[in-house]
Amino acid sequence: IRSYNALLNAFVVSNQWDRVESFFAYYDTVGLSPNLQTFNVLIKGLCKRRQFDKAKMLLGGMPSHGFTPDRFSYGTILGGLARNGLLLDALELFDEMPQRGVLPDVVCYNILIDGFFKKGDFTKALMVWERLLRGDLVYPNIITYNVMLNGLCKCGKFNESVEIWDRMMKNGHRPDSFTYSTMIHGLCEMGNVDGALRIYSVMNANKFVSDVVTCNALLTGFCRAGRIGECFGLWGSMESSGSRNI
RNA sequence: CGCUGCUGCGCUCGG
Repeated sequence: IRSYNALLNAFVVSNQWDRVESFFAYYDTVGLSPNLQTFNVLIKGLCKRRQFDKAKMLLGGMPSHGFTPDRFSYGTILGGLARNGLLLDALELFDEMPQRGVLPDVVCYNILIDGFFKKGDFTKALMVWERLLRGDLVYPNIITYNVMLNGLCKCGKFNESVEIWDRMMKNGHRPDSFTYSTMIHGLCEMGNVDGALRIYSVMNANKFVSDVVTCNALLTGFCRAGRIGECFGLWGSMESSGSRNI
């Protein structure tokens, strides 16, 4: 069943809807019963096609097949709604989850926070963040912090992003490569190339390899700031460290 | 560890 699900998922990922349909029908042909994960893959397929009502109906029909929708089922739909800017629908579903017997986990919070930021709704993003902090069952993880830092930087909220960074460190979350590149890019976009360079040196001090992502962010930052000399300096160091991708 | 949901830069091509 795992192998079948993996292949079904591959068809979903590559938007081969005709094959999704025929391959799912094939489960029955060979006498294989779909499991919870199969349903979650199908839900993802409907979301990718923006058929959210069908996705919700499939989710609602799962109990009749003997399955209870789980965090993945809800997270998939929330993610699909959020990706398409339907954040109020996502929030509504999020709020219904407890009554439906599934408590939102940190991934669900991350999806909503990220979605509201990407829609430019800074206020609602913070509202969900506050709800997360207020709760006693779910706690921010490193991805939550990355999402917050990214959103705050894109809104130009430098001071707030520093607060979040400090909170992250205080709670024992180590920055990962996403954290660093998010901050470097965010600071560059705010015109704070020197701040970005400080993060860059912290990153190197923590033995993170400066990869193509961070270097690209810095290169464009230097260029936009008119600091062409440093641009070429970094470019040269990328060659010597072998991180220059073609 | 093995099938399913969340985060970062740039480039290319489409709308």
